Amino acid sequence: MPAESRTPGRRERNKQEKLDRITSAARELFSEYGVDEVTTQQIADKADVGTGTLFFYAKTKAELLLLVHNVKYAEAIDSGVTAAGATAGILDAVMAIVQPIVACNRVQIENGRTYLRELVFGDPDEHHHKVGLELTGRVDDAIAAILSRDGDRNEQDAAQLARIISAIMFINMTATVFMSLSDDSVIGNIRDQVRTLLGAHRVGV
Amino acid sequence: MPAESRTPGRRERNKQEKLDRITSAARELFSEYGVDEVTTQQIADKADVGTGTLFFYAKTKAELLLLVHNVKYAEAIDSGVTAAGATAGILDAVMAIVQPIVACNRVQIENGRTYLRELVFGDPDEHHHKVGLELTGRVDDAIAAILSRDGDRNEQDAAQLARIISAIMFINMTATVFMSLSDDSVIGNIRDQVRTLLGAHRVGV
DNA sequence: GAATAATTTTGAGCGTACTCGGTTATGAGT
DNA sequence: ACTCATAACCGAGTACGCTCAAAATTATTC
Repeated sequence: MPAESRTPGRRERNKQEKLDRITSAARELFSEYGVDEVTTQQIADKADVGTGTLFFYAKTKAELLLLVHNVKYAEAIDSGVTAAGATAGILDAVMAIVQPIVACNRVQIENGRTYLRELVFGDPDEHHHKVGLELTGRVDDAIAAILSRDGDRNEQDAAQLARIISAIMFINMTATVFMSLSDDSVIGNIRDQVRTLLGAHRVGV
Repeated sequence: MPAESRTPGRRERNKQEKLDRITSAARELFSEYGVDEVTTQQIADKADVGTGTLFFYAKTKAELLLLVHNVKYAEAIDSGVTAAGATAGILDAVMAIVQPIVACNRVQIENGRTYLRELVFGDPDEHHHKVGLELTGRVDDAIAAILSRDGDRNEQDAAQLARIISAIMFINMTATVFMSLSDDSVIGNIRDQVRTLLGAHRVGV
């Protein structure tokens, strides 16, 4: 059958299809019940595979969350980068990046916190973990680019300030103290801290 | 027996003695093998109590680590605060606080990381968790006090900058990327970031 | 197309943190 | 002294993430 030249074989297709089922099952269960309330057994059942198969596709439950959440996170970053490009002020542009990320991570607070926890404390050798770290790298780069709009600032400082802003975001999205706050309050807190960081207070504002 | 007026009863004493045994057992096992390599059963055995009893005194394994590590952390903070008091420059004084904390948390890197993880993601209603959060509060206050030495800086900014410095410390002590670094490298990284932070809006350095 | 190799699938089983119902020790009331 | 309520203690049992050795499926070779 040379007509179907680009069929990568049944095995490959089955594998992809199975991964899709697992991904969907995990996404739906996680977003409906929260990662802690879902067992790997439930995911396996919903995906209609054995538990062994589940862990053949994702080495840990955490990897499953990363796999699912990375997609949403990437979308949030893209929309933020786009918005930042159309924003004049440096602080406002930074916040244009921050805002969708915070929103994304707080759609389901428990999942968002767990995602960030795994990103920092999980095994960096796992595939989806690496992908997640690349995403945070993109955020750092995007923020550094914005800060570099200020001609007085050298690139090295911009990169370092970007990392600091990421740290500020992380703490404000994870610390239990902030769990009961509204999204707007969290964003407000981050904005205040970034403003202080950038030294806006000296000029006036 | 009115002579021993302040004896709080056998029950109280037994309880205290048992808690001591548990604390010692946990401390020794954790520091020798690392928190992940020690089972709660081993701790119970070494303390010579049943597992049920163990969890009567500490609600989770994480609480056990907090219980043990809070003591060391408190010592590190005290020594840092003392050293900072005798240090002239603001950056140097801040680093005098940072240095012993980093050292303490990296005596056994796995335990230090887990400690910080639980501090951020654990149940804030548990007793030892609260104690731990108070300690980080003390660090923030101490740093804020140092920053306030600069007469130009108002207290609100000092407090906020202190929180940012804590965030910088946290990331540098927890992120997997930094696990393979030496203590000095980590401290150097933190110093660079704090310098950038404090100098972000200034012209020179 | 048979034989062989490679990959994928599976669920019973394991280790471990933690629970729970029953038991025992302690001290207050009389 | 005796009773009784309460606090402390215990370990068998549970839940759940994850492993592993064997089985099933797919690819490859001759």
